[in-house]
Amino acid sequence: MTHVTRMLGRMAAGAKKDRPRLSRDVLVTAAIALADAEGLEAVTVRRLAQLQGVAPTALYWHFRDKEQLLDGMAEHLFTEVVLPEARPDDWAGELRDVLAAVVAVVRPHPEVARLMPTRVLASPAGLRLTDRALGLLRAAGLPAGPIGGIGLFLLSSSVAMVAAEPGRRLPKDPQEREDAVRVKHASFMALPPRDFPAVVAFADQLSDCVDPDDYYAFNLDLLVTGIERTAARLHEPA
Amino acid sequence: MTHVTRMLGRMAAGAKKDRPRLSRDVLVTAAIALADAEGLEAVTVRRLAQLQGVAPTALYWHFRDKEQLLDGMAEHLFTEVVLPEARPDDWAGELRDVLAAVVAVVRPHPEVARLMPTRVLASPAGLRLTDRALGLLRAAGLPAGPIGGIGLFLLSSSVAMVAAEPGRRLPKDPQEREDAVRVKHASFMALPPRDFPAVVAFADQLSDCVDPDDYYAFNLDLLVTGIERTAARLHEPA
DNA sequence: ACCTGAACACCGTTCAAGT
DNA sequence: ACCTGAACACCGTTCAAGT
Repeated sequence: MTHVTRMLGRMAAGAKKDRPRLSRDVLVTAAIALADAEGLEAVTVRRLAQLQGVAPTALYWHFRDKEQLLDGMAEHLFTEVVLPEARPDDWAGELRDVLAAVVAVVRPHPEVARLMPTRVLASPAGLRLTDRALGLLRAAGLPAGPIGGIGLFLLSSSVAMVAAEPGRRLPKDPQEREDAVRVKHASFMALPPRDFPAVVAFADQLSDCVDPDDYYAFNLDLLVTGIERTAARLHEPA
Repeated sequence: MTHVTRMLGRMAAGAKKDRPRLSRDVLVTAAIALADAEGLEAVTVRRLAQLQGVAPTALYWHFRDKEQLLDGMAEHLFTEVVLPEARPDDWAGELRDVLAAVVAVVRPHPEVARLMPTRVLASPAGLRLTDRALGLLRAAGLPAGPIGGIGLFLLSSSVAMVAAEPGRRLPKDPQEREDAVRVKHASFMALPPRDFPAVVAFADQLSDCVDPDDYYAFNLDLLVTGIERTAARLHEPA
């Protein structure tokens, strides 16, 4: 933890005067790094201030309250999503690109992902993504009524996919990680196969993500295919 | 807030001796009610103790720490899901029933929903749901490799659907709610239509859930249809 | 404009002690 | 077995004051 502090902070030994000026962005970035390293609950006003070599109350010049700091963390990741180029006559492919772009940015930050499903509409960056998604759903020919809710769900579930990735939050040290996975695996294998046949059968997949790329590819396809099929059914009704 | 306290607690005026004995279940239920009424951040060890007319440290007889209390809240909702009966020769319909059963239980508790995507595998009740879902995916004929990750995602995104419902966390008082919705709607309409054409077009749907039942029905169909189509493609390849 | 210092109410948790 | 009381380290936030 001292070791982590040294990596995240910037005050090795009393370099107190020449502190690079504070800013919203510096604080948000540091908060995300802190969440990545030690989890969301380690992100406290006082801890963050200490890492910047500043009084806790200094943060309140840049944020109205802690909630706004958390909003800023979510917004920052939404901002970093690079929107794919348009694909005329292939709304499904483009939609997949949009969701994949979101996943690509969020994947390295599974802890921050937990903040995002409820904040899609809370920033211009999130709205930009929402707008793109809704436009594509309209292009798909879906009925106008449910489009808003569907678009919101697509973005939310894409980030939820990251938060729910099996094996997220396991120790990153390979040694410790292996041990933790084994313990988890054993706990599944200890279940009565009579009551949990499938959990026992797929214990390895639930203990850790066997192939993360496959996990994301398959589930993104699932979402896009669902939209595609629903749209297709509108044109060739039962 | 005093008013809420009176409803959630059980000490109107000094009824101190005849306090119905504490238990894990009583505490978990009270915690869920508190989250429903005032949000997840209102759920503190001390607040909960006060509502039960008990010393804060009393909770530590029943829970190792606060994390375990939160685990208990998520577990409690998973426990309340009533599994649908089997549908031989209709795995898709049965899968939809399972996910719908989860949604039905979680819908009244959107705040608690935020705890659940990361806790699907953390309790027997969650594992029971997972087992059922995985069994159905196997019945669908999906390749074994990604089934674990898909099942986990289906359950996670079902509860994420609740957490992301547009208009969640709005005041329940109809008067206040209407005001809040109007403000939200206006903020969307104030966006430049050049940059946010779709958000402007669907502003009403994003401000509040026009028809919650439709929201859930459509998005659940989306998930199930996605699985169905993917499975079908395996039998009639390109 | 940007930050400090003191102060306040509240938080999770421990541990020894009571019944 | 179940709960209290005292104590500790930490938390978010306010406000007046400094530069």
